[in-house]
Amino acid sequence: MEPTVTISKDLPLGDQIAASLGHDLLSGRYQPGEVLPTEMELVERFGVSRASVRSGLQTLTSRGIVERFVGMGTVARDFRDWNILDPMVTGLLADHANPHPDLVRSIFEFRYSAEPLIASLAARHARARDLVAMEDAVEGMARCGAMLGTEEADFTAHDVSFHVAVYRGTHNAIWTHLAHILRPAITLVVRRSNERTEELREALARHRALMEAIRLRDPAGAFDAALRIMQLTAVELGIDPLQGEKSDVSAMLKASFGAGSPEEEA
Amino acid sequence: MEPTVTISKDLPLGDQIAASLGHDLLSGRYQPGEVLPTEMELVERFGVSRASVRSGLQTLTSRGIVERFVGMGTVARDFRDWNILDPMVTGLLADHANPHPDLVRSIFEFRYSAEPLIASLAARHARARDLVAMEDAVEGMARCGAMLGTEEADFTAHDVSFHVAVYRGTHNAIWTHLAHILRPAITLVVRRSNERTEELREALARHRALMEAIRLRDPAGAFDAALRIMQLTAVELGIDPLQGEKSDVSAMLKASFGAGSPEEEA
DNA sequence: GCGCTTCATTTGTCAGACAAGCGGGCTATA
DNA sequence: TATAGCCCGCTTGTCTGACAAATGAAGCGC
Repeated sequence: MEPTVTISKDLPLGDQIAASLGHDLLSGRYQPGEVLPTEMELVERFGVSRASVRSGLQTLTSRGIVERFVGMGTVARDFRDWNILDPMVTGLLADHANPHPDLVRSIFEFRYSAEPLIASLAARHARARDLVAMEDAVEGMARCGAMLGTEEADFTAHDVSFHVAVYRGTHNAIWTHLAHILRPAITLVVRRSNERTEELREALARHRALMEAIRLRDPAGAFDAALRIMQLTAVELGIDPLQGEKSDVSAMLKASFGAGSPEEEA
Repeated sequence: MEPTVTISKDLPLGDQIAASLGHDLLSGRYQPGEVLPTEMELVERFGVSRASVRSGLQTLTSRGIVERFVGMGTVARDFRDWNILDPMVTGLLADHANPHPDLVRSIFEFRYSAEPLIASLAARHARARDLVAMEDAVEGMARCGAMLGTEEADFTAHDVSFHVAVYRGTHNAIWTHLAHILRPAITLVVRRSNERTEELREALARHRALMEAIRLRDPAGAFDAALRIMQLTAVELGIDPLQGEKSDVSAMLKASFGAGSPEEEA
């Protein structure tokens, strides 16, 4: 019996098998709690050895996607148990054609609540190199926006790079790793919000404003600018922002984080 | 040649090998960039088969701890590349006797900046079950505190459970998974801050205050209470809180998130 | 000195086998 | 007939041996 699933030759076999099975799980081919095919059945399906199949299954196990029991087989775990903060998992979700709407909303709500805070932290701790990364990203967005928008994917890539640069600007290991982990997830949200070209100029302007606030070491202004970006994203996604968040938040950081102006340091 | 490292029999061999090598890496036995022993050398050291050794090395690879190249061997990656937001990695760090001070500080700074925000989100979205979890944790802390503090580890466990319950109270998938991922890391910080029994009563009181604010759906009060907890932790850790954060933050959330009192909903 | 070949080394993959644990069916017995 | 115990197949965990592919260093001729 020949393999019924095509497998490339130059990529690690275990990773391809993990990706294929992960896609099947997202598509509903196997329901949570259901028993997946045995190792030997997968050996026949993919036409590889049992060692490679086990490698792929170990990858899925370490991500909390499946659970394995001696004598019982491999069972699919509930989506809530998936290690959603793993780049491979978020990449899987980003590649999938129909990501769960709940997931997109969860990611957006997290970013909506966290990124203003992250921006204010970046305004306090960002160094020159971080500003370079942000500037490169914004210029890339501008270039793609000027090219009549045929390269929408490139605009998204620069958009994501900008947000990652802000995360890194906090100079905190946790926030920085979170950016690395969330990169595919952020791409998922940004891509869906950059489908209309009318708002691209507005998005570009708001990103510039955030960069400028970070450059001027203005935490309150950065908080406000990041919130405006997320509000624009909310409109493009068709999501209501959390209620009660409309009023001016710029005053809040001025009160809590001290004066955001540069002369604070003097 | 007999194995030179003792390996238990009832736990997965790959996990034990990964833990042992991870400990060696943390201890400085192998420096970042250095080439680790070959698979066959590890087979002799641990007295297991090459399949088990490869399983352990794949675990380390998937966590960004090592990198493997055909023909070159296995090289230790820089600590910055470690997937620090993985429970196995944070558990490794928590078990290690001398965790890097930079790491403890990074985790604390993250919590100091994020947990007030998380607390305010929990005040908006927590449901009755989340309050039950918090109440159980606080009562557990009180029980252990009353027992003349012989069971310090239990107090820490309840303390960690409380913070995890707050994360879960946001009812957001990202924050919730972050709690699961950070649990060992939070334990690392909490354990070091609960070494003196004098402040335990004060810590208990501040945790009660946070729980009460969440119960009353008071985001601003929750933000403030969480900040007070982290400030107490800072004192116990001997870390200066971030400068410029001393003034009243309670007003800030009132301005940004709307009135925190329950009648807002009406 | 420089480029090429050759070879040992190391990881990736394959194949076959046995051990350990689980569940279902069978049988003997009360 | 109901139930306890045993047997057997199935599945994953581990072991053993082998070959393929890629890398780096040594040796070689020019």
